[in-house]
Amino acid sequence: MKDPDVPGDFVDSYLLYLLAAASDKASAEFHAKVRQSGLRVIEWRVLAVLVDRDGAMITRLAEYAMIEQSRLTRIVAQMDERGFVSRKSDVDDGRRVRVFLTNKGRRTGLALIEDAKQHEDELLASLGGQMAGKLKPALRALLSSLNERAS
Amino acid sequence: MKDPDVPGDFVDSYLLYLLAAASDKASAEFHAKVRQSGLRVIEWRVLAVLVDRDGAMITRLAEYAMIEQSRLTRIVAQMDERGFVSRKSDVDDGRRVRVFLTNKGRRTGLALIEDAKQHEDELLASLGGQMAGKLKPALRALLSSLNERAS
DNA sequence: ACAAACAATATGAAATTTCATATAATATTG
DNA sequence: CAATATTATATGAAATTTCATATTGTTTGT
Repeated sequence: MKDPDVPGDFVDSYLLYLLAAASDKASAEFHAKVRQSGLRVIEWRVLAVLVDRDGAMITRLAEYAMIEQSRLTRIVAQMDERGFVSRKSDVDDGRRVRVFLTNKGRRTGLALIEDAKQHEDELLASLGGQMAGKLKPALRALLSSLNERAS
Repeated sequence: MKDPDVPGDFVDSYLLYLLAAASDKASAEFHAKVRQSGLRVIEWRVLAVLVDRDGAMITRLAEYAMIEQSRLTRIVAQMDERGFVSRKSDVDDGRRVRVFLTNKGRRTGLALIEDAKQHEDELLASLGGQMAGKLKPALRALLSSLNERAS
């Protein structure tokens, strides 16, 4: 005679759920700040990646930012219209479209990166030094293990 | 004179990016399996949560599964039409809609949970015991730290 | 140099998501 | 107990996303 109101325990201990929940909830705080600055979260992702890799082609940008290609094409088009980025077709390979930050885009991106760093510092501080030191290494290890598996 | 082709290093060391990337990439493998079974990823999430918390009301389900309420309402409606769940309004509070797994829904959910567990075992195995042991505790610590902050 | 294969991006159309708000039921207050 | 506030869910309409595929440019093989 089992009690249907006592929750089971699969989800709460499932790695992929913990990862999704951690990502969602940790990001939620900062994403509020992103929206306040007039950007959608997905656009912040694009800006952040571009600050690191200005002039990347659409396909690479899509990989780095984990955005499906045709979706990114439309997002970049909008960001272009709003003056955050500009697009130039590659001189050596006319199929490629390279995406560059405008001054406005770079300013916006750099400012948000500063906020992001500060937010991260706060997060890690409230997490406490012990765990804070282990989190990134664990995530990096997971990512590189996933890369191994993929290849 | 800086070289614009050398990527910067913000994103690659940014905690929220590592979390998103880890979640995305770790999930990608399993999500392929979910789609093969004829479900969307978001529907698998609903099923998995329901296996643990059958009969939850829409709002709670939305919280647990991290899905916006009006979106979940429509997803549940579809899953009802396809015979995975049924909806009953709560006897004590007519505003509430409680969502229950059908037999088909439970069968599907339980089968996928088995697959998910196996996949997780593989993931952790290829990650290696050292890191594998640290990952979940680190994520749990982050989640509970985030809950503290929120309250 | 030509044809076939491939690669990068764009686009149409259907489906889904989002946001604000309507609707309905319950709880609270005076 | 009536009036008001609050809570839970649903829904319209606009915006975004998805999926398949078209388009355009490049590479490869002969």
